[in-house]
Amino acid sequence: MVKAGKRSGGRPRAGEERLSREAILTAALRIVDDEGIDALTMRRLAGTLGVNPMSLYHHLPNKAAVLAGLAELVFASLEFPDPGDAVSWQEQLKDAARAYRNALRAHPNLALQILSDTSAVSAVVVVTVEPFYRALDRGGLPARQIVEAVNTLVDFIHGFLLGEVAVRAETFDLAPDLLSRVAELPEGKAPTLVRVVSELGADGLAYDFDSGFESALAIFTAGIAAGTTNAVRSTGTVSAATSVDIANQTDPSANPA
Amino acid sequence: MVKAGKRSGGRPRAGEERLSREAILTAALRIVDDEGIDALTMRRLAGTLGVNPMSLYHHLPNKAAVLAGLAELVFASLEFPDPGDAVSWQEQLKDAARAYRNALRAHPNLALQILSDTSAVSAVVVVTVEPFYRALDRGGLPARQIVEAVNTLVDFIHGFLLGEVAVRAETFDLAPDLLSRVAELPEGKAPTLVRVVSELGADGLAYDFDSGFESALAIFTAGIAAGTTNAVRSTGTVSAATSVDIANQTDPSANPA
DNA sequence: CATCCTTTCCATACGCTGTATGGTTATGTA
DNA sequence: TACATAACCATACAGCGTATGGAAAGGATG
Repeated sequence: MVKAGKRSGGRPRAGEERLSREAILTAALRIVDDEGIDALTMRRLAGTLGVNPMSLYHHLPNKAAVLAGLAELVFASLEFPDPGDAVSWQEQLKDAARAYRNALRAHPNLALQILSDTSAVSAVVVVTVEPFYRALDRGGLPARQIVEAVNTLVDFIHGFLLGEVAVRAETFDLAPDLLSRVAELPEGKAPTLVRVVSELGADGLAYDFDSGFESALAIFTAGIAAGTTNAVRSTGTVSAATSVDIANQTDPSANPA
Repeated sequence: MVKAGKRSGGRPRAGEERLSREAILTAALRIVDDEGIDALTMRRLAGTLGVNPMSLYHHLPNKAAVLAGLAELVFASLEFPDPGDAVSWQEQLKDAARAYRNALRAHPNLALQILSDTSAVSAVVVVTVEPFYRALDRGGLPARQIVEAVNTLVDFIHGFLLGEVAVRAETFDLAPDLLSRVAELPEGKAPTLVRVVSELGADGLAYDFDSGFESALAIFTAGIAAGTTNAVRSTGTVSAATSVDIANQTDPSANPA
């Protein structure tokens, strides 16, 4: 179909290959960072590389592979701080969580894609979270509890990021929206919510993701410490002691499936 | 453009309107439940209703509105169990969490869409989680801590569901995959992970979402209880007491932003 | 009764998507 | 020199969301 006289087509001259998996993924990441995930189309991507859309398919099998490659890039950028045996295991765990959050936050337009692809990405996560395991191991938790605690913490971070990247501003302007919504509630519908909101007021409700994240980490470390009290106590690392009882004190009917 | 003789077109006879917002959303939910979110197209949706695709746009402005409507349906189906003052606030909180998880799990093909739409849905969540507030209020937490704890718990549930709906089976067959992946790790890359995995073995690694969820709830209630010990102690509800110190004992450098 | 407005539905078409197919050409290897 | 392979391009197709505008049935109004 193609006329013989055309210039286009054919393999490029030696040493000037325009495409490679890396080059494509780098360009894709740039598009996503600059213009959002919806701006990433195969035509657009090929365009910024000065290439025909179909050429991309010689380096990546399809668009899903491009997105998976981007997720891979982000996880590769994950760098945990040096453990530093000087700090407590709690602080070590928190640092790991902060690093994990920051890595995914670095490309907010990509975060949703990464989190959605969990089944593919969970494989990567599994071998990425050694620092979490190390911190909890130092904390003296038995293997089973380490796994449970890491899963819980990672799931939380994913959920937190879901909310964080969904809003544009760093400080979500939740307060006015929430106040008006609460004001519209049918009388007596959600009394506790109403009381809490009015007690805090607009200022108290101003939400800051950073402090929200830190509050959550505090709950986690306390909860994990409480659960492991017995194990830790037997090693002598922690002397004070009945937090697990506090948690379960009025809760005799816990029903793990 | 249309020939005069054609039968098609025109308003239907009285009393036999084929379309309505509810009818459309019901059909859409059925498609998503049966065939997945990708099967939901405006043409397909119109097809199952025996109607021209463009007719849908008289009842819903665009496809995004259809998806938002589905999210709305799911949240409307959220039913929390009767608080029941007999159980502890911890169990009350857990029950609320279980109900929330179950509501979103009921339509797994839709969960990702709902969770992705957080900015739109968070508004709904805010007024949906009264039971969470009530439980924590009964636990004696001050307003600020109630908000932080609820945010943390809801974020966790979202992240948990992200993982849960991403895999088909109820029991994720993580073990063999994880084992082979760990076996491929460079020597000494993730020693703690390797040790934990080998300690648990394939049987110990078999992951069950239900028990994973319960483990997480235990960590949460313990962590929240620890954080509120002082407040609760002043009311005399809880007598034993130094868990907050345990959590922070070797952690003097907590740095909330 | 006739007229007009509004609502509901339909037909067509546009620009966009991912990608299947198959052609063209420069290169490494025999 | 011959050939297989790899890298690139042109075309085309089916599908998407939806803009535009026409047709027909009521309800309201004279």
